[in-house]
Amino acid sequence: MQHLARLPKDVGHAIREERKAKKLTQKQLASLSGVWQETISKIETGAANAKLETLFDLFAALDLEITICKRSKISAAELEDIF
Amino acid sequence: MQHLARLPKDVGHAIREERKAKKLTQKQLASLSGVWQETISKIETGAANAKLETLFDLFAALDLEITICKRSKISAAELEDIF
DNA sequence: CCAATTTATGATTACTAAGTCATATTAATA
DNA sequence: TATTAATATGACTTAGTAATCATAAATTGG
Repeated sequence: MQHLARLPKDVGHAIREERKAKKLTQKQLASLSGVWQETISKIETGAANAKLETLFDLFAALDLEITICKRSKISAAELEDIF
Repeated sequence: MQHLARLPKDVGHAIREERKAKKLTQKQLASLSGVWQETISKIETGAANAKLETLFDLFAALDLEITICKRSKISAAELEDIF
């Protein structure tokens, strides 16, 4: 699954979905990533303007990476088919 | 051009390359994005642990977006050929 | 080379994220 | 529905980012 993010809150949504896809609780992800459960909650709900390092700690724990590229017209759904 | 980012500093590199590809100075990007030239410098050189909002301000000004997905084995170079 | 432009660095201030602990709210399940 | 587990929220402290101004260092173009 691939998540397009153009706004900060999109990142929180992606993290929540990936965490749930892996059947992890916030507390489990916290101990995997070193990021507090409370912080994860705020990031997932969009209540936080997280720092890059914090996000990458979460990405690493969830085995995620990001690609930065020109805004495309193709939808995220269509992109999925490529992968 | 597509930039894979697994570490915070990768994001700074990507921003710098995209800015240069668009032939913009840091000052020009600053006025486009609302982010200070000094801040852009720190982000590009990896000296800053930037906040999400700041990065998205820069992404928007550079017409970039990010996709979050599972870490792949395919290299960034190979990915380029698809796009 | 020199001058102009661009980028980096240093200091100060204001703001806010993250850690920390406690607890309230919500969701899941026995 | 009672109990437990999961998530959200609140307060406080610490630390570090971003804005801001000034200027140094590096780069570029003539």
